[in-house]
Amino acid sequence: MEFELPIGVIFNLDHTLNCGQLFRWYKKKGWWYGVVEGSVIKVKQVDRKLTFKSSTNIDQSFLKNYFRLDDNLSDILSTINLDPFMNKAINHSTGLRLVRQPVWECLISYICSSFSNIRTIKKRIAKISMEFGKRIIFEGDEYYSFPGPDDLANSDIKKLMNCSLGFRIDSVRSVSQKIVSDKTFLDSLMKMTYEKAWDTLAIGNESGKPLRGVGPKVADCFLLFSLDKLEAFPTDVWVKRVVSSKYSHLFHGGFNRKFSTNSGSNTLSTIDYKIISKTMRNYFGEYAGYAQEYLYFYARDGGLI
DNA sequence: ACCCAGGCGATTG
DNA sequence: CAATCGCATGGG
Repeated sequence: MEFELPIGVIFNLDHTLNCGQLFRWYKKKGWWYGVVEGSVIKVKQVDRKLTFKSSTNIDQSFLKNYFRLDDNLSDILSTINLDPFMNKAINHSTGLRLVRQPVWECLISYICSSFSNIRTIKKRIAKISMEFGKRIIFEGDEYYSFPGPDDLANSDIKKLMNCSLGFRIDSVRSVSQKIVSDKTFLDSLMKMTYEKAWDTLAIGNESGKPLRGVGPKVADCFLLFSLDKLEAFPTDVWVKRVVSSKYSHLFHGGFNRKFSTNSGSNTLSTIDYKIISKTMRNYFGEYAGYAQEYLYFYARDGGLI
């Protein structure tokens, strides 16, 4: 099946799937292959035409929702294009869109992402899917869906230990059990404001403790990538580098000194994380999350050199 | 061998 | 509050 992008809708599939927000897509012979909500999907873009096929007959509205084609990207880019560096980041990967990721999978994926790198994270997610997901045959090849919360909550610990989770294993189990026992938790997050949802996840509130393995950064990724909180500005080591080298003028001198000397793999304290995140949200506005994603991708592709 | 990667949690002062 | 540290894993 195929569809044309309407005139004026900018979208670049390669940039979108390459930028590091997703862990389940790979490219082979011009086609992108991924597993989304139990469907194997292959998709490619030629100019304005998107061609796709899936193991379950998904329709184009599914992809339009997944790839956030409902976002007015031109408008968004014009609101965040506020300085020369951001302009370069945009030109480096115009057409990059955030993806509306499945909620549960996104949460576990980013718990698995901490203190790691994309290549390793992808392997971890693939192993979890292979151990606990459903096998799907598509065009003669084997794929595995991402397992549900109950598949992981009371899973065989030995099988979980095959997934190279390392110290993240307790978090994955604990969060799975939490989601199984509190069916309304994820829905309730979706209805909260960004700040409330962030606090609930990373800090905890009157009605519960925060989720194990979910801190300031993982919470922001989760909120941005699957709960439609486009103002979230996840700050990892790369984004921190961008901020300290290109946006230090937005901060007080004292704070600047702290977070630039606090270099390397050192962790930001929660309070420092909040200062950075709030400052960048104030600067870029309601679409700070888009700004973050362009900056992140550009920095990783050598934009800071 | 050493350093780094889409950080978090626990412990101390 | 703040500053440290350990945490598993895999690749360069």
